[in-house]
Amino acid sequence: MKNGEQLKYSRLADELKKKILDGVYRPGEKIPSENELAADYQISRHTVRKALDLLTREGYVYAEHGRGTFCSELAHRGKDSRNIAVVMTYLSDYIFPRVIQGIDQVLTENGYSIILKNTSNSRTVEARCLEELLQKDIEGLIIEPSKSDIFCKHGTLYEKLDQNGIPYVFIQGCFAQMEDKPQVRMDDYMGGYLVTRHLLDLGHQNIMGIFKADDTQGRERHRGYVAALQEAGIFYNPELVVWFHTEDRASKPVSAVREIVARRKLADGVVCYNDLTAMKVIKTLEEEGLRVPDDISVTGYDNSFIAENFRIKLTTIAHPHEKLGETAAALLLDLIRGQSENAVRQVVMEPELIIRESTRAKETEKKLLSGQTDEQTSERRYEAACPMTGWKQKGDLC
Amino acid sequence: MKNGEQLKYSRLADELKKKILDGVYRPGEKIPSENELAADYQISRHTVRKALDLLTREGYVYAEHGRGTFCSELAHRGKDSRNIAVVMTYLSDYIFPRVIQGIDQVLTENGYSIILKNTSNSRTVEARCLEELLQKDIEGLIIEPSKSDIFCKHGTLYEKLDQNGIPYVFIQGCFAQMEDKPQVRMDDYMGGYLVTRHLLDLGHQNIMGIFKADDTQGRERHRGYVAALQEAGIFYNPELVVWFHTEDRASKPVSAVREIVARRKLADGVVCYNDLTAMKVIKTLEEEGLRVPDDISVTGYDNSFIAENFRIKLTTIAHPHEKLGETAAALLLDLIRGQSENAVRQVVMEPELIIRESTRAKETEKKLLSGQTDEQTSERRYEAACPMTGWKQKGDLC
DNA sequence: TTCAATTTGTTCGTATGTATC
DNA sequence: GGATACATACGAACAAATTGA
Repeated sequence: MKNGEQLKYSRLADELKKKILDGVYRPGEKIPSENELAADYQISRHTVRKALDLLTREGYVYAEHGRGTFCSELAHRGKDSRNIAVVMTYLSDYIFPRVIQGIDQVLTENGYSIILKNTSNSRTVEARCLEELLQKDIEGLIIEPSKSDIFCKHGTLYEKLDQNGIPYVFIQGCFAQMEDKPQVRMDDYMGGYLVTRHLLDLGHQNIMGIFKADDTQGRERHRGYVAALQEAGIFYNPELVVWFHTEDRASKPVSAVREIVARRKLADGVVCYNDLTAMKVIKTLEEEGLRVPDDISVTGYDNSFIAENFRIKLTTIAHPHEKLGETAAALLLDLIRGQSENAVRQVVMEPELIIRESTRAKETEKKLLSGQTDEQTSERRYEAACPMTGWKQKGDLC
Repeated sequence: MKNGEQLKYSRLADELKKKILDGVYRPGEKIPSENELAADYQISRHTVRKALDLLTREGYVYAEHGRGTFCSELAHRGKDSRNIAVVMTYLSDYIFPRVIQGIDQVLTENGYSIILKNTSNSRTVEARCLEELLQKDIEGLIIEPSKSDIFCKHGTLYEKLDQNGIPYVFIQGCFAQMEDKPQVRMDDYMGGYLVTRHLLDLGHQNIMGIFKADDTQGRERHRGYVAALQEAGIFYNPELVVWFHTEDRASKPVSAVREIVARRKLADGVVCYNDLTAMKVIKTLEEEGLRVPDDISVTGYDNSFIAENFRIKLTTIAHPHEKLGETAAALLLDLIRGQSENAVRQVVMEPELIIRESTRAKETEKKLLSGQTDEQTSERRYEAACPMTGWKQKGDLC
């Protein structure tokens, strides 16, 4: 080329792109016709077409036969993959399938598809997933952070998402330094309060707490546990509180329960991190010769399949399951469509106490509670409220 | 266009594409130069270039300045999206999460991602999914057909997949007219045989069968049930066989059991389509005053969470769960990499009988079976074999 | 190393078809 | 119907890269 710098068509393409990005041509507006551009830039119409071809493929403009060439809407610019990435800690365990189900339902209704990733709750894998997804054509991201209580080292990856204009929504929990980002989660503080308060109301005084140390949920549920004890004027006994991690989640709760039973600690109730933990705890207690709920009450959390179908049906906290996924998907769609300027960006879902068979009033209290038989099989639900936060009450408990 | 059919450049593009797919031009081979093509097809070089531009963008060819235009390697052809579509009937129910987990594990290891779709077991939704996926950039497809026993009307969609060179693998079942396509499934015939044979070995003679009518699994399990009865020389009693459909899956098994109990039919065993059905059947039987397994034995199928954790642990058939997904994913990767010419294209996984608490020998038989206590809680596993197919035997049953 | 032939890449000019207003 | 604008097509020329004599 005589022109030392650049080819004519790509020079034109660059100039037009710049004008579009600078707002000289507004989205939806008609840009000059091929012949006009050819005259303006003193090049052939064929060359103009080649430049416009580039811009069309890159999504900056679109042509309509007989009408003209138009500047694309911001939304269409670049991506129209209609793919949303969903990054979860686990796929098959427990409650996640139903959350994914909820996400899928809303996204499918809106013509989007899910690209599914799982991190096995590993920070390293999560980073690798995000890098991989940045290479792909995604319009948004729903992510359940792994080990959400540990400091997030890969904030740069989220910055890249921001730079690329890819909105994201956290579910379940979120990194401390991302607290202002869009997210959907349960009020785990309230949930922890509710189960503990329930045990207190049944007359229990020495309540064990078993929590997961490396995520927000565990910390929040523990806070609720503490608040309920404080409210009841009961001394917080660190010896009755067990913290476990992802790595020792299989062994720690079991060994801790055994130890406490062996030491003849006077526990008459156990608040568990979730239903899975509760099931393990109950099995362990029974192996140690204790009966649930006769000798000791145990609560779960999440109202998972286990809670309803385990031999001893679990008193637990209802997890929104599908609803959580649906809400997160709807929020993300709002963000994608740019309707989030003044809309809600954070949703906290209210927990609900479900009373089943794993908890029972202490013998000394039974006389006081009238009208309740031990043989109740039908479950009872309460949306109770914590007086400390001033929520309105539903149900007759609390 | 005067030419009623097609534009010249897209006609040339199609012809070249066909020659490439037919192997006239081998991967890496040089195709005729632009001038040669222009002369051959009696069109201008410009038009040839437009056609080649299309093929380049679709990944069929690549040009090298001064050297020529070359046929792409198979691997590079078209896609490098690294996306695999996974179409399931249900996402959150039952065993599917674990199958997806297995698929995800293998695909992630190989740098692929899952695009997840669910059909709610509806044929219409399945067609819509496939159309949507054809628009996207997918390198392969794993699909669990919905209502697999009903004739497949949308074979054209699968033809399109073939045309685009997108390989697909069926899991669980497959349409009758697609029997020669790559697939991974359980030997449901053998599974049905094993549970029925188990009940017969326990001394049961009047065995109900409850099967799903609108999928391959149900039909095959029924065939196994029939084979076991025949082998034992027992008359096939149609009154003891119940067929239900997706639509009435919640009500039909329950009402059928009630009816049979009400008519005082002499059933002493029930072969159920799956664990979920078995759980419902057991609950219904107990409501009707029968004890399981004392009065009547019930078998499940799939070895799902229910089987292990229901109040009465279910005798069932082990479902490969993750393994099924892993196998399907591995097969699909082979197909994508073109290593399937002489490799296995169909995998049938062997079922395994797991004996738990929902089946027990009839009183009259108990004396004959020595060394077995009624109180056994530890489960026993058998890979039994059907003499009719000549499989080798494992375990001590059969 | 040079040079000519081949091949793709860029650009211009022109003509015609067809959709929109 | 006429003007405008994009879509298809042909012909020609030159530039730049590669290859092999």
